[in-house]
Amino acid sequence: MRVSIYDHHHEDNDKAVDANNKFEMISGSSDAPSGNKAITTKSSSTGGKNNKEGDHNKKKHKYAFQTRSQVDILDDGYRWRKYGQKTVKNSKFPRSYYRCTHKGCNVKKQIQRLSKDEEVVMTTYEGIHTHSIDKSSDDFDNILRQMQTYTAF
DNA sequence: CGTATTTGACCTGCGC
DNA sequence: GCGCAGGTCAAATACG
Repeated sequence: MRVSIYDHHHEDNDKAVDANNKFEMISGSSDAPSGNKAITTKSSSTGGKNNKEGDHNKKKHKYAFQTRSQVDILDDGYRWRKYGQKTVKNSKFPRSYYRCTHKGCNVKKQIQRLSKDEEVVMTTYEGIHTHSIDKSSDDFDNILRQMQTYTAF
């Protein structure tokens, strides 16, 4: 469903994002890495090889943005695979959980529409992409790419 | 047929 | 210890 904001027939602005969008950085302090599988009978074998990078003590890359858009799907040029959708108690709109479909790219994205302003969607990124963007010639992508450099410190 | 999306089940942490 | 809230996975389905 690779539909992008520009792909969608918006009615207001040419670009879904206007100068009114603001982004704020959220430093992830507490984290709940429930790497444990949900259903039992899974981690029976001695699969201790799954011990990849365990810098649990390092700062978590978490960036949140608030974008004024009519659509929830903010395509930043990467490929996202939705893996969950839950309703939050503070919002009357469900929250969508996305994950980068790239190999080794465990970047997570979280999209939630604010109940206060249904036209504002909060996008929360977690992690850093280990691959380059394939897309181009995208106004939105441009903005998002700059944003990445901003937070890539 | 392969990949992405949907939806329900299930797990973890926190509060009481 | 149980319930609530939030988060994730996995099987089935839809779509190209």
